[in-house]
Amino acid sequence: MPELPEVETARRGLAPAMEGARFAKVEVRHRGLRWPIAKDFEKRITGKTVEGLGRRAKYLLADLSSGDVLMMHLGMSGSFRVDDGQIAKYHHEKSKSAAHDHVVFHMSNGATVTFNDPRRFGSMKLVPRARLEQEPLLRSIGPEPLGNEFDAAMLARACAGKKTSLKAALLDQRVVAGLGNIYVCEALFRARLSPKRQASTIAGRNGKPNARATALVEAIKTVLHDAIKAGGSSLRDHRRADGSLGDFQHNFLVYDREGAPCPACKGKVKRIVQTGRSTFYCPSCQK
DNA sequence: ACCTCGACCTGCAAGC
DNA sequence: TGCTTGCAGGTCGAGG
Repeated sequence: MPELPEVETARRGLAPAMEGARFAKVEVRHRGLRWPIAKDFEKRITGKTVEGLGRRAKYLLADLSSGDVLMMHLGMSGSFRVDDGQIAKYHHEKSKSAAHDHVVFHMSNGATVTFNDPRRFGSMKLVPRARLEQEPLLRSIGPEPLGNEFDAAMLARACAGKKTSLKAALLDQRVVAGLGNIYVCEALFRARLSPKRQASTIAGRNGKPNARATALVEAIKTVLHDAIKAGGSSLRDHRRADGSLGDFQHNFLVYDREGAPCPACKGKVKRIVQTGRSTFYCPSCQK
């Protein structure tokens, strides 16, 4: 479950199980995530209390009583599952993916939080809170798209002078945080902008925002809000932390809809490849 | 400094 | 029924 709406949905699902609770026991069954989980990981968090669970871009950030922040990224295929102890057995029997349960947090309140990630592109890392500002993984990440400070002027400034496509620019986490392949495609369609357009064309001379930048910011905020409200998107068998499915995949207008009629003009949705990744768009609506 | 591309992994669906 | 191929919600780091 990896773009901003899915990570935010995960955060909201995990918060009741983790906030205010201690790590009673921590099991690391596979250390080989994107980066190896440090040897002292279990020792450093066992017995510590989760004071708060936040999110920055696609990272979950758990504030611990030790002064560390636990940074967690879901990669392409990561997900969290919360079992309250009563239904744990039921879930275990239903789930054939237990083979990829790499990290299990047994919380002091009886909840079990399991990180599952078949492809292991996800990551977990401890960083002292005081050093979070300098953390290389977070340092160059751009503005939160749902924050008040993210507006057309900011997006235009970030895109000014960029020779790349608008699609590639929006996927760049330094330009804006949290967007991925789905929501970039969906936002561009809603803003009626071509993914192939040069990124700099949403800024006027001297980096001032134009109408395209305004429409794009509006589209990004709307699609992310709507997706969060729907509990994110569930592709394949992905689930929310409580086991339920997200719903936003039913609201895709272009993503994964190659050949389907464009919801606006009834032309055909096209699939192209940009910087190695699929882009879905309507060539007649999006200019 | 910018940009593209390969690499990291597993699983699944489509094609032969 | 297999086997092969291509594709998948990310992003770091090497190389042009």
